[in-house]
Amino acid sequence: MPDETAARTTVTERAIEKIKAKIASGELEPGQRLPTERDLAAELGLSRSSMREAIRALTVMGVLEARHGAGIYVTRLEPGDLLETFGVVAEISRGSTLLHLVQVRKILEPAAAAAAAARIDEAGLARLRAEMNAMERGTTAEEIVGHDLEFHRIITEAAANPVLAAILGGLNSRTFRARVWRGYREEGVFPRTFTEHDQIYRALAERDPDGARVAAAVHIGAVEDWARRQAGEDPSGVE
Amino acid sequence: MPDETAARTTVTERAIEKIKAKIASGELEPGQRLPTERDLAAELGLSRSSMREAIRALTVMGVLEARHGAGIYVTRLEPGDLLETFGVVAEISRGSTLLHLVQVRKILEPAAAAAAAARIDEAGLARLRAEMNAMERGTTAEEIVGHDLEFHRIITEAAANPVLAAILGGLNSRTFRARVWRGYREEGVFPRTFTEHDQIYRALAERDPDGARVAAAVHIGAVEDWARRQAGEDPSGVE
DNA sequence: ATCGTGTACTGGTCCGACCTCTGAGTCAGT
DNA sequence: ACTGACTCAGAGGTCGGACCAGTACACGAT
Repeated sequence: MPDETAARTTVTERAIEKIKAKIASGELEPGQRLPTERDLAAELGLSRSSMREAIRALTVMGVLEARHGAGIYVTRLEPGDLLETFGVVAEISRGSTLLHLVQVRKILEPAAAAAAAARIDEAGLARLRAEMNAMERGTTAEEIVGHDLEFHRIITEAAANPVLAAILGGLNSRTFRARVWRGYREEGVFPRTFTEHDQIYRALAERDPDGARVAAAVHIGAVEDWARRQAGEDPSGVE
Repeated sequence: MPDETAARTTVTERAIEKIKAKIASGELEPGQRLPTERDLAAELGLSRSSMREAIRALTVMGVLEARHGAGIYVTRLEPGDLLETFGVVAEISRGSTLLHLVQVRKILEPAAAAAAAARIDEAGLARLRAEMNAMERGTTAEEIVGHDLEFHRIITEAAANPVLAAILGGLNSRTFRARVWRGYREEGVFPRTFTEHDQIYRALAERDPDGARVAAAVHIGAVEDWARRQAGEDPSGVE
């Protein structure tokens, strides 16, 4: 029984781990170019087909980037690149998981707003005002949602934490898209949303972290209620 | 120029989107079995090689599961499955991103502790005590870290939010593993950690959400200081 | 009815061919 | 000497087929 060290995994999985290890150890640095698929396959001792699967896996993870005709490169490895798949989770999830996603957002968004209150500059505040105005003047649901998303994106950006921004970006796209599906104008959601945005903005303008935290929590709380209704029943009994 | 609708993407990427769409729309449900690779390739009009790359991508995302000889299945689509890649982000990240990861954990862990305080039962508290004792008696760094991880895992589990648990799970593995590398016993980290765990436990036992929140924040704050030193310099200037 | 066993089928791996795209070097024209 | 279009080697992208390695079910011996 030769070479029992090789765990009971596929050659592709082993290749993925090896490349990841090279990046984690610093042997491969952000932006660096890798050998060609053919050379990598030879180096790791597998076929080009299997090597391509490994590369594809690392590509969707946001670790590698393949440029047709040019070569394979390590991405910048910034949170925005690596957490792109987080949006997929939000897109596919439904039922009680949808509620859990919103609950996580209810934790993160107030914290982001509080951090933003201490950091946002006049230019950022001006952009927030512009989005609020554009949102109020918007006609189609898609347009309104777009400005809504941008409003929150500016705040998370001002929080100066790319990881936080990437996670919230993933959570928001799904939440707001779902809102579109159910019809944005139901139950007078829009006017209330505008009021809530205004309250968040005022707290940010006054450099009031706690005020921003509370305002954001109220805002997400409304979405949470909706998600709770979506989930159907008692959200306590999970799993 | 026929069929200009096909965006400038690879056939594999299109296949990934199609499968994802089938799942998002409910056409494919959790646990369901998919057609064979060969049938899928024929159905979507591409070669088996490219189809396999698409399946591999969805596999690493935790959406699909391939069983050798048995077929391809949709996973349960639970947060734990889908957010497995989150740990990869933590493993690969370094420098300022490491600090940002800890800062996100500093937001989520106190919230999880507060939620756990309202929900944890006597059995859960007993398990926490067991982990604390085992950790105190531990000898090797790996052993101690293992019980440390389990301590936090029990709390996040008690918070009854799988999404929250999955994210914190990813954040923790990297943080604590890094601690091992740098030597666990430096600067008397271990005794202080034990004290902090004890404070968290007391708050949970007393069903005191705010107390648990504060105790957890203090605990992570210590880790944050370490990460800040790792990052080297002023964490304000990001991106 | 039970237990092996065989066999059809599935994913895993490999190979080799060809296509399309990129990028750098070439070379004619200015 | 400079600029530009052109050429072409090499990169990733796609394909088809062959074979290996597991699984699961049906079949036949007990």
